[in-house]
Amino acid sequence: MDKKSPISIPLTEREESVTVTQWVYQTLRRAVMHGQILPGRALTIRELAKVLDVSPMPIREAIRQLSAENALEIQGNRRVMVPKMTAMKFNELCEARIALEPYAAARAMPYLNAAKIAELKALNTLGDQAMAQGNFEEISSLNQDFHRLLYSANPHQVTQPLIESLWLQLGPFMRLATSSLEEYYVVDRHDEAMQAIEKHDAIALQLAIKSDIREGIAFVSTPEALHNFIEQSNTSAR
Amino acid sequence: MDKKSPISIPLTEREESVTVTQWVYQTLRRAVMHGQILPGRALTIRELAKVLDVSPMPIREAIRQLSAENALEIQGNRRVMVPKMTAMKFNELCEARIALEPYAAARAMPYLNAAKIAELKALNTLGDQAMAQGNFEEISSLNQDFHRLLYSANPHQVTQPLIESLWLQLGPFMRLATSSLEEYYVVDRHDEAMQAIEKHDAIALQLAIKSDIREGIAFVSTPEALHNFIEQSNTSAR
DNA sequence: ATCGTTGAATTGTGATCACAATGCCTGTAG
DNA sequence: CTACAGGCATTGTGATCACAATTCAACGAT
Repeated sequence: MDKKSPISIPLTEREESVTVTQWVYQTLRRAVMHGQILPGRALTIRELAKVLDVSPMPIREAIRQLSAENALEIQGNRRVMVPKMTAMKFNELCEARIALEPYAAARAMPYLNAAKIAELKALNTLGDQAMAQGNFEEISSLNQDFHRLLYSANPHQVTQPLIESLWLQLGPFMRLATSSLEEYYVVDRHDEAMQAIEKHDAIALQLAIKSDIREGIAFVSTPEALHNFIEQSNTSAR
Repeated sequence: MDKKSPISIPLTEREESVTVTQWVYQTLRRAVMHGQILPGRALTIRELAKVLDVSPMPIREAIRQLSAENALEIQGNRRVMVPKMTAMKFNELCEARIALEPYAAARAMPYLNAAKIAELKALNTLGDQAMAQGNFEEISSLNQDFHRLLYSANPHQVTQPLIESLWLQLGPFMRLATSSLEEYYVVDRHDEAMQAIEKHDAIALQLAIKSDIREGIAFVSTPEALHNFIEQSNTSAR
């Protein structure tokens, strides 16, 4: 019956008081971010409804929201899929992160009180532990939490949704690319960022974030490596 | 029957081949951007369905998409509204524009061939005409078209949706603020931008865009003026 | 063997309905 | 006159259904 490659999405228990649509949205978002839905794989509402065991309605709403965040792509011919990556697009996404995130960090710095700094340090420590254990899933997740917590310290911040959109577009490809590496060196400029924060040095903080982002994608730094990863991540969706 | 202030949304003919949901989305988006739905006004799906004369279903989808773009805000208590503006948020939105748009312009410059430049010049000329006639609606619209055309010249660009989201959040407030001014001086740094483009001077282009944005919001530059406009735009939604 | 065509199955779209939760209004007690 | 409680109307949510458009595969012609 299924001609297409099967899709398996990790399901979590749905808490009461969470609407079905919200649960579907979170589930699909996580699946996309973790690269569990292959780029280019055609998705249908009814198929997802069966996999998640809900009616088509919440799926429709979640898909529309995810496509508004550029996590999914609605092609003209009523086909929905995770967008495929290209070398140029990858480059643009990384540069956009570098344009936005250091700025967001600097804007958040005035709001970083002792409590927030303690939280950041705690996340940082957890990250170090995960790195010692070589738990890449955890490292990546904690790294995102660190950045999110930092930027969101600014209560008037408006860039977080934009940044999340960029992460969502880079996520699937990063997962697919790193999963093919037996081992990759994880850079951690968070200590550098923490020092800049404690000195109230906005410029140093921006530099630390910028370095963190740049070095986090260094494993695909050469055009050939990038090309290979893209080739691989796209053909695997065949 | 209607205790709330009436909402009137300009309707356009729906072309065939455009889905109802798309038409509703465009209609609501335009209404929000033009400040025709007052910030803070509670919206209900069924009310909008009656106003637009469609079933509640397309409204639901359009609302979800617009709230994903931060054009609408879904409060916990199942209430949807255009977000209210605050002085801090306005500041953040403007600074985010300044962080993103000059970058997007510089990234687009390599792709600006003679044809694109001609298009930009044409838009610029139309803008000058509108300015001579004092047609502020047209000026504002053409100004957006100019920026959009410039950034979108980059075929791999990923920032346009993010920028559109920022415009969408600033739009309603800018309309309400300028509508209360009898006359406001419209700055136009587009000529400066065109010269930078023709010289292939990325730095100059970034500066021109930056100035264009900063001076476009200069009429609320003083904290007191900003405060007054916000006061006014929010109380009018009472 | 390859390409174009046709028909059946599948798909997105939009309408309608049922239900539980929320908000609103009224009536009553203090 | 104020505050609270009760009941009623309204709302978002999610399921189901009908239909037109599209896809896909089998079939036939060249």
